[in-house]
Amino acid sequence: MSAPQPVIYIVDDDSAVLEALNSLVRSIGLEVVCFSSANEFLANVKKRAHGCLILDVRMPEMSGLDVQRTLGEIGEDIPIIFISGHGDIPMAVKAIKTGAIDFLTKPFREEDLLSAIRTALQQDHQPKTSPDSAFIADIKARYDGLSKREQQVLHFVLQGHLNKQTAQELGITEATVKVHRHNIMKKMQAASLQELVRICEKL
Amino acid sequence: MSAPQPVIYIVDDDSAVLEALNSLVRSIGLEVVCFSSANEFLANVKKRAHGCLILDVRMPEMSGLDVQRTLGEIGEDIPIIFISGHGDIPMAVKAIKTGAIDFLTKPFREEDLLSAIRTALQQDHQPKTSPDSAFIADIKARYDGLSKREQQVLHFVLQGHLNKQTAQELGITEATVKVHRHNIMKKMQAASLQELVRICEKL
DNA sequence: TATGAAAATAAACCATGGTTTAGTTTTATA
DNA sequence: TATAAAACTAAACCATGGTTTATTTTCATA
Repeated sequence: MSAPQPVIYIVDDDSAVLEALNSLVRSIGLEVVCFSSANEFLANVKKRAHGCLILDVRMPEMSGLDVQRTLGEIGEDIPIIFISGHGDIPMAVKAIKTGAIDFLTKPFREEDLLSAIRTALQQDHQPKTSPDSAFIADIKARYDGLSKREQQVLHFVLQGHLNKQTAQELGITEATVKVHRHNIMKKMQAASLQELVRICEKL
Repeated sequence: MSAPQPVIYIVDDDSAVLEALNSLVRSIGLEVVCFSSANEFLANVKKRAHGCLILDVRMPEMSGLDVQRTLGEIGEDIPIIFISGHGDIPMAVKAIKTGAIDFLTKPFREEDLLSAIRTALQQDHQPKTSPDSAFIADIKARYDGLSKREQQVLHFVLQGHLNKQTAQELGITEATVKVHRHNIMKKMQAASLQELVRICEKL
């Protein structure tokens, strides 16, 4: 299977600038999709490809920073490169602190934009490093499926207590602890004590 | 034992500004140490207290960004708040991307500076959350202290294999595996199998 | 209240792991 | 090469954990 072709999304209300950026990015062989308004882009972002977003700061209706905030709210963490004609320092600081890749002021050197794009594309490769949340939720569900007594026993087991000790501390016999432990293994879907420890480390 | 009192270091070549910042920060009850040049500060940074640095961007000899770079090179990660009278956007972007807490332009609202200081002090508390590197190195040293055979056995143990299985796969008797396992526990300084698994998770 | 399901308890028996002791092989070094 | 230290191997014995079966208790609900 081949690597997905990255797409550079460009949003600017000035059609001349839009076309210029389009040409520049295409000239280095990257696929480009243009939008002349923020809303137009936001309506399509859900089905976006791997890539990054080049965003004008000052636009009617919705500013670039607004777009950035909106994307954050819907959990869309596409890397953003801001382009600004009239931006000020607080604006740039805010954009970067919020996670933008770069904040370029017009006129900028072509090399600066291309460098920012390279950085952005690298960053958008990362998300695959933490696909855990669903898995974690599953583990928690298993834990919640344990009875109170089983949860207590599990805590002692994880701390390395012997069944004998656990029994004494809970005021029950060792035999009972063994059964609880057996049920814990089944409910937590652990094939070995080693696996049980690793599973529970994620809680 | 009491929490260490944070110290706000201020570096600005303009004595009027320096004094004004000094008064402002002291007014909220924080300890301040002033420097009128970058070199003066750098000469004393090694023995710094918990706190943060308020740094003028434009100074003779060495700019604020130069100071930031120098601090990075010597591994000193004190949080930095930049104050700028004549800064431009690329400068601010670079400062923030390099890790500065904020980049304020004169004149700024007092509240903005105080807010930045709060953030900075919080960040300088953090280093204690990942004191791991030394610990990790220690773990690795323990692992390296295992003999080849012991490392092999350990891998099987971590995978949850029974001693019986491990013995067969290594072509030795179960009794021998048990002894290796015993030595592994000693060398890895694990009091229980549970602890062993957790220790090795960090490798 | 009657009742069935789930939880908690326990004992007997079996399997597995841990500890001790000891012999052999390998490796580094005087 | 001779020698000591470390690694590897093994067996016997003991302790611990796991599995099965069964009884009692708790709890929701018909």
